[in-house]
Amino acid sequence: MPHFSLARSFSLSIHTKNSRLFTQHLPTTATSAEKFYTHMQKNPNNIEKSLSNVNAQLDSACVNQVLNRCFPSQSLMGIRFFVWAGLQSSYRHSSFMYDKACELFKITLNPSVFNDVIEAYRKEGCIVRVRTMKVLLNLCEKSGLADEALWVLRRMPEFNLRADSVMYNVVIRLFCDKGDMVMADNLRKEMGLIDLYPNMITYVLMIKGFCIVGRLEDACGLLMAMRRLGCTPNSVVYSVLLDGVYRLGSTERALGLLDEMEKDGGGCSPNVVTYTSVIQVFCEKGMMIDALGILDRMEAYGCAPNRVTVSTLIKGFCTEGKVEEAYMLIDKVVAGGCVSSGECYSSLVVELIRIKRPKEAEKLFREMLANGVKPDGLACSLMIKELCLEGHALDGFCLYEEIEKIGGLSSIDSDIHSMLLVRLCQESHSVEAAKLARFMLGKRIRLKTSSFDKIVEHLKKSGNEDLVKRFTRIGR
DNA sequence: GTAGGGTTAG
Repeated sequence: MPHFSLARSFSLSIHTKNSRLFTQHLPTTATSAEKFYTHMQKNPNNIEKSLSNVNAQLDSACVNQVLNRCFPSQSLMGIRFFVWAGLQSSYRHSSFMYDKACELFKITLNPSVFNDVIEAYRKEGCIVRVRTMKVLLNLCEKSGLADEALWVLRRMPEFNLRADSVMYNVVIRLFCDKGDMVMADNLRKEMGLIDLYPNMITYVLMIKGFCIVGRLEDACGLLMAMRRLGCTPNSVVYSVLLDGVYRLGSTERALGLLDEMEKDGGGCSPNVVTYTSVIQVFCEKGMMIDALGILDRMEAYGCAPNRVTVSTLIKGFCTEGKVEEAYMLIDKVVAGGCVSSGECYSSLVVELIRIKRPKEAEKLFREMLANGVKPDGLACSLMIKELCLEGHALDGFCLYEEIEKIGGLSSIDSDIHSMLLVRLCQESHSVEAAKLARFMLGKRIRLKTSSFDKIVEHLKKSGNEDLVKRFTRIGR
């Protein structure tokens, strides 16, 4: 039957792909993933009940492999495995794994999976714990599904489970992000009714949400309400409110709030984030004098600016085309000793590229290298990328070698390496391409999948078959 | 839970 053979060859191709990965890089996890998968195939009913009897090591590579085996024909089983894995004491899903699961099973496009999973638990009489629901809720959160998250919360009583405030906060955050402050506020009120008091995190989320939708009075009202309820607002709460008040255009009121915070001197004194967000608002409005005023003000208050503060100001000056003033600012800040010249000039390089002044960026970048000032990873990456895009891959490679000399290569990722290598190939700089390829192999930096074929073709043509073999060996 | 330069990997 054509249909059958198609399905078979499809599942076979997934199998082969994974097996290749296993044998090349992850020989031990391959066995684990195989064990879990085979076990689920043999025990399709209430898989959770016996999965813990499988004698296999659980880690992220293994979970990833099992998910890939289950996709696409056994997605429900895959998600159930994912949830089960998240409950094991020996293992915890990283945020990356949640992303992986959401992406693989296309949860945003199939939000009904939550219903399917919970229905399956109910029908098969599975043991469902609060943690089970938390894993499902985290999947909703990663996929940005507010309604489904609320739905998961609502199904808990059926299993005699009670949500905690962390779970409520997850759902509240989703509704705040959606701009549905009516639902968010209802949930906050509901917490109080079931003896789950909203905490500092709840208030931060709510106040931020109210500010974003322009409901300033409600945001301020919450500040009063939390005080009344004995939850004393801290610097974070104040900073969020201050930022919102500012963004909504009430400059005077915002500065009044900042005054209040400074005078309080207690748990809600302004910190570097508070001041930086005020500076950011001034910068966005092109009010650079006022932004600098806040910098002086924070220093007078004894709060040291950091990398973010300075890069915000540099960005502001560059956007206004006032590059000279950015240099003056850097001189001042570096003399103050809180932020290194490497960090400051790196920010300037990044901003010069952003405002399309790549020549100045390159000049500054070269000066940094000549003076032993180490550019950060972003500055290096963007500088090399910019040169590649301009068709100056050879210059990019020279810079690359300079960066290596001062030990700054560790923060350049494989994408930039692949891009530089592709461009060197395209511009026919075979000697440099081979040199970069050898360097990458030495550091076990893989080629990006999308550039693999192009690079391999060029390396073959230029007589570097040995390099091709080595790249093939370390995989894509 | 607040500012946050670009993308991606586990």
